[in-house]
Amino acid sequence: MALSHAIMTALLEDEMSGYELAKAFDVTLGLFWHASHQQIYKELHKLTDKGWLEKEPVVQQGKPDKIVHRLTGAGREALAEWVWGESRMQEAKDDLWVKLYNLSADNISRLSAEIVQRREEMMGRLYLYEKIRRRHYDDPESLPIRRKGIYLALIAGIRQGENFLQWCDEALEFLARAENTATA
Amino acid sequence: MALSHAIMTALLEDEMSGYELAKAFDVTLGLFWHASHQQIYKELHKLTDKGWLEKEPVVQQGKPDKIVHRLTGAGREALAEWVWGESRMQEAKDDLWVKLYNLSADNISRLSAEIVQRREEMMGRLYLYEKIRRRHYDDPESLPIRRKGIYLALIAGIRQGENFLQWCDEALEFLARAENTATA
DNA sequence: CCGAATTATGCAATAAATTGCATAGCCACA
DNA sequence: TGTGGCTATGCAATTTATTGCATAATTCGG
Repeated sequence: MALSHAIMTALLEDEMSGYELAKAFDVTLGLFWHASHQQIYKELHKLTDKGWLEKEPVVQQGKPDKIVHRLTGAGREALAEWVWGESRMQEAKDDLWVKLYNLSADNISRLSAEIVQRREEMMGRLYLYEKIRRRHYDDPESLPIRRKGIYLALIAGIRQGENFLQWCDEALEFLARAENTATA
Repeated sequence: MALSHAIMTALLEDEMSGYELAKAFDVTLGLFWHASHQQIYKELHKLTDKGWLEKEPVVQQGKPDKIVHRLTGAGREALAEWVWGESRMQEAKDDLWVKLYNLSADNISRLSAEIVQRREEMMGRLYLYEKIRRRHYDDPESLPIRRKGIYLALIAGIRQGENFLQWCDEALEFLARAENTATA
């Protein structure tokens, strides 16, 4: 159960509402994680029941009221313990790879188009994360310890993304050649 | 529902039993996918019920009997249709990234050890996949179309892995420096 | 003959994630 | 006044994945 710990991690420094968490996820953890608001609200209830979070209603003007969530001492402890524990490497499990195993003369242009689409999506993400890196992580050696960890995760994501872009380019060229020889 | 399509993909050329599928998954799709035998057997039943697979008991000598599964015409069609359809990019969702967001003086050596462990695991996988690449995909331009797709997936996985190894090395150095300055 | 390893298949309970639906406050614009 | 968009929270149903358990045939070494 890692989503719960991702949520607690996001709450380490700031208290947040479910809605804010959903957004924060896309921004700060977006290269690694996406969670729907439904999932987040459900998890927030569970964590509150366990005593790892506490909630507080906040009245807002100009917007509907919200409920902010804050890490408790027990939550902090549980999180630290989880960090210490074992974890397993996760596979990509992306449909794209399975689809490529089905490459044929029929679908080659379709799959090429899909790679183009993925490339564009990744470009957008990278643009965002590269901006974050330059703004807030430009001098990694002088960051406080926790930010150093975030930095490492960030560059892992950025490099993975750049690597993917490069693969897309080469794959598209390769597929174009394959398409030509097939129809020649 | 991609596992079902991954299974059908594995059955494109060979008929296989659930047990064999579980193994084949680790070998041929291992960089992208892992599925437990329980999941695979369940999925095989579903696919057979849908008429996308047919099964046949096979008596073996020296081993317990098995039940092999074969793609039907309807299965082939459904698979081709799925390949044509939309798909979304999947995030990594690996605990390691979340853990790094929790880096502290307390856990820095623990997390370093975990990265060392990951590095080793990835080395093992890469060794296997690099061997496959050299043996069967050494001359990608002359492969038949379907094998070209597999080749692209394979090099995507290999590069991702190599990229990860490099990140591990740099991260470990960075963490070592951080640990020294923290205790200095 | 016994135990361990390998081959082979499966059920049940739980957890996690997706999809669809529902509600409601507030703002801006026409 | 109504419509659309953003903010905000949630339920319910279904699908997908994990974990633990259970069974059984066969081989091989001790």
